[in-house]
Amino acid sequence: MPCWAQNCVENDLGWALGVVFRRYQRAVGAVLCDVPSGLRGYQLLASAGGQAPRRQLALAHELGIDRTVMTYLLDDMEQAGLVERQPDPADRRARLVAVTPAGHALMGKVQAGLAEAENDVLGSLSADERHSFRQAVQRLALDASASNHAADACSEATESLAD
Amino acid sequence: MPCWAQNCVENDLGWALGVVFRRYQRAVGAVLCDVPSGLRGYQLLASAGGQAPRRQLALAHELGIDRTVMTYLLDDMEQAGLVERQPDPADRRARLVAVTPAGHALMGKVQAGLAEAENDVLGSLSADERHSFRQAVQRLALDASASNHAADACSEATESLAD
DNA sequence: TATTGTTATACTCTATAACTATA
DNA sequence: TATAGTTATAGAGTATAACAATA
Repeated sequence: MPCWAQNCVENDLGWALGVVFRRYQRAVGAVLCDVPSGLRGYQLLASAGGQAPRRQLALAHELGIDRTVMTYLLDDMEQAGLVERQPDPADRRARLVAVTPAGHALMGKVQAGLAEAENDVLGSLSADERHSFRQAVQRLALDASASNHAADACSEATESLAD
Repeated sequence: MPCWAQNCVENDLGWALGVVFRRYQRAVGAVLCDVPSGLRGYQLLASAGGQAPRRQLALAHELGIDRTVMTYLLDDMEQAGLVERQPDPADRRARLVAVTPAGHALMGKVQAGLAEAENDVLGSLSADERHSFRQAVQRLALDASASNHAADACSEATESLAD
C-alpha cells in the first residue's frame, strides 16, 4: 500500500506546515541578521509600524508571544534604537510602541531580501498558485488570530480518547 | 495608507505561517495527550509506520529534529511500548525504528480527532480551497524536505545588508 | 577517516509567579 | 479587584561536544 493511501507523515498537515515554516525561518535568517531577535524582531517592527502606535500586550498577542517575552524583546529593540516606548495618554499603566526612523529604515533595507526569501520558499509553485496560497494562509491566520480561545489542551478531550 | 498597501504583519508570509502553525499545534494538542511528546511523537509514528522500517537519522531529518533529540524521543516512545529499536542488518551501527501494534493502534485511535482538528484549522476555507491549500503546503514541504542545504544564516548575506 | 547512535553539558527559549503602578 | 508592565526564577526544549562502535 503506497504512501498517499496511508497515514504517513507526508500526508500530515502539521508535518507539512512545520517543514515549510522551518524552511522559511532558515531562508529569512540570513536577511534578518541585523535585527535583534531576527524574525521576531522584524515582525515586531511590522506589527508596530502601522498608523497608530499600539500597546505592548496587543503586539504580544498578534505575534503569539507572552507579555514577559515582549518586555525582553522591546528592551533589545529599544537599545538598538529601532523602537521607542511611549506613555499611553489614555492609560498610564500602558506603553505605546513606536517605530523610530532607524526602525523604518531597517524595514525598508530588508524588504527586498525578505521578498526574495519568500519567493525562494514558494519556489515550486506557479504564480497563480503562489497567490492562492498566500491568500489562503493569510485568511487562516487572520481567522486564527481573531479566535484566540487559548484552549490549554489535555483537558476535556481526554475522555473522548479513553475508549 | 491602509494595511494592505503597507509592510504590516498581516501581509507577512512568515507571520501567517507562524500563526497557522501555532493554531494547529493548539488544535491537536488535546488529541495527542496520550502520545509522548505530543505532536512530535505522533509524527514519529507516522514517519516510521511506513512499509519499510527506517533509520533514526533518516527519521530525524524528516521530522526536522537533531539526532540527539531523536534519541530522547525514541527512549520515551519505546518505554511507552509504541516503537521498537531493531538492529539494521545492513549496517551494525544503525538502528531501525519499528512501530509496534500498540503504536499502530494509537495512530488509528487519534486519526478521527486529528482530522477534526485539521478541519477546524482550515475552517474558513471552502472545500476546494482546502484541497488546493493542502496540496500546495504538501508540495512545498516535500520540496523543502528534499533540498536540505542547511544554510546556517548570518554569513554571506551580511555584506549585502551593509549598505 | 567518516558515520550512527549515545551521553553529558550548556545554552536558548519559554512559562510561572511575584511585584509595582495604575484603573 | 482587575489589568499593564516588569523582574526573577524555574522549566522545557535545543544545540554542542565528546565518546563508542562500526563502516
